[in-house]
Amino acid sequence: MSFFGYNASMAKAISRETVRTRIAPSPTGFPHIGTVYQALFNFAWARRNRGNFIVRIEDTDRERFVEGAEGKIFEALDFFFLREDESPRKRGGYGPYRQSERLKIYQKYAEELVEKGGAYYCFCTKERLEELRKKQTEEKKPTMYDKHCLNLSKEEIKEKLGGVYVVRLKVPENKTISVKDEIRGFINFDSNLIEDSVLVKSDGFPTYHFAVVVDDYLMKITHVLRGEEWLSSFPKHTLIYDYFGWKKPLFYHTPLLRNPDKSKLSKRQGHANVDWYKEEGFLPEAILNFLALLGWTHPEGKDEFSLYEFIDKFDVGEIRTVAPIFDLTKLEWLNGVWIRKYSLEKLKELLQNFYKGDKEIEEVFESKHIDLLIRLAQSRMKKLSEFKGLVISSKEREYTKEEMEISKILFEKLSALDIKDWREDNILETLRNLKNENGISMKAIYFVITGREQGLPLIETMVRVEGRDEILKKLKEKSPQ
RNA sequence: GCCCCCAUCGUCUAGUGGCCUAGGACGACUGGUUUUCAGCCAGUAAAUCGUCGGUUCGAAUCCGACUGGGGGUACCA
Repeated sequence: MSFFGYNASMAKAISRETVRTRIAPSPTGFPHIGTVYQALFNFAWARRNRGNFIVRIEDTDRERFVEGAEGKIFEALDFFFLREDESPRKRGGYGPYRQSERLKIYQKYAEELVEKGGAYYCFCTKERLEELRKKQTEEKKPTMYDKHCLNLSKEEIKEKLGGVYVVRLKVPENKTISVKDEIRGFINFDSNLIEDSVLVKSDGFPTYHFAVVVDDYLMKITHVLRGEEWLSSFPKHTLIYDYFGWKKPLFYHTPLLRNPDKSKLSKRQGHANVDWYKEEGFLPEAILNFLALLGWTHPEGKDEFSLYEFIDKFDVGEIRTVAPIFDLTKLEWLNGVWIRKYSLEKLKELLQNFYKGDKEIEEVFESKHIDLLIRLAQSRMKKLSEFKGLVISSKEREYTKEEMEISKILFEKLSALDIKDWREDNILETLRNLKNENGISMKAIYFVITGREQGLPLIETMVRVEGRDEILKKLKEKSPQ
C-alpha cells in the first residue's frame, strides 16, 4: 500500500468511473446461501475498485413477501462481513433502496417508455390470457401473449385507462437480439420467441424486468454480477435499456450453485439456508473462502485465503461458467482449517457465543480447565458444534467383560501411584508397562478410562482435568465385584 | 415441446494448439510421528479431458453434430 491507497495490484482495476455493484435480494423467505455467494462477488469487486456495494431490496411481489425476511438478509450480510455502502438501512444518494418505495419512479418511466414506443398498455383479462395459453398449449405452440392490445386506437386506450391494465414490453418482430455477457461473449436470441412481458402489474407494482433496469440505471450500477437464471430474460432487459437510450452496465452471469444431484441448490437437499450454517458452527471466514473457490481460482492456486486477500486478487472476468456442486465435505475441511487458525481467546469467544443458553456446557466454560480443553479440542473439531461432544463425557456403550477386567487391572496399577506421583510421565510409564506386559492395547485403555472410543488426549486430561481421585473412582465402579 | 447456458479424477478446479503418457486441493487409502482420535509429514490409487466426426504436422484446447446436465418459458424474483 502506498500513498493515495494505490498499489500495483490495482493497475488492472477500472479507474475512470466509480465502480458500483449491487445485490438485489427479495424478502421472500429465509436468507439463501446463493445470495451470500452473489454478495461475495459483488462486494469484492466493489472493494477491489474502491467502489460502492449496494443492497437493494426487491419487494415488488406482495404475495410472496415475508415479514422479517429483509432483516434476516442484513443479519446474514453482517455475519459474513459483507458490509454494504448503500441500502435501506444505510441510506445513500440514490434511494430509496426498497422497490416498494419507488413506485412513483417506475410509473414515470413506464409512461415514458410507452411514449417512446417501447411499451404499451394491455387490458386483457386474466380469463382471456388463460384461454389463450390453454389454446397454445393444445396446439403445441409456445405460450406467448398475442399482442392483442398492441394495436388499440388512441381513443380506445384513453377510454380504458381508467380501469384495470398492465404495461407490456413491445418486443420487435423478426429480429435478432444480441446481448453481451462479459464472461460468455455475445448471445443471440430470436425476438419472435420473446414474449411481450408485463412490465407494470395491474396493482401498479413493476415486475422484476422493469424495476431492475430502471433501478440499475438510476443507481448508476456499473457491473451487474447476477445469477445465471437471468440469462434468458437478458434480451428483455437489453431491449429496455435500448428503448430508453441508456448506457448498459457490464453484465456477468455467475453459475448457479447446485445440489449433489446437480439440480439447483434447494431448500430440501442442499443446505440453502444461511441459518443452518450458523447452527452447525461453520465460520463465516470458512464459508466465504469455500464460496470463492466455487467458480474462481486463486492466481497462485491457493486454497486457503481470507476475504481481504480475495478482494485483492479477484477479477470479475475470471469467473467460471460451470455450475458447481456445493459439496459440504470440502467446506468442513476448510472450516477445520479456520478453526485452527484462531487464537485461543478468539476461539473461546466464538464457542461461548455459539453455546449461549446451553446450560450443560456453560458449566464447562466456567471451569478452570476451559483454556486447556479448548486448546486440546481445537485440532479435533471441524465445526463448533463438535466441541460439546469432545468436552462433555457421555458413555458411548456398555463395557464388555474383558473391559471390566481391564478396569480392575488399571485400578490396581494406578492406585500404586499416590497423589504426588500422579504425573504424566509416571502414568505413561504405567500404561506402557500394561501394554507391554499384559498385551492390552492403548485403544482399549483409552476406552476403559474415558468411556469413549476416541477424543481428547488421555493422559493430559487425566492429570490436568480429571485428577487421580476421579479416575480411580470411575475405574473402581467399572471393575468386577 | 421450444429457447438459452454448460460439459477435465467422486467433488472443487489448473489448463486458451506442441511444456499434458493432463497438474493441484478435498475426500479415500497406505506409511511416519504418537497415549485414543485428531493434527502434522510423506506417499498411493483416482479423469482414454461426455460421444462421434472435422480442421491441423500436432487438439483437453478450434469447428460441427449428438448425448447428458442445468436454467428459462408467470400480472415470481
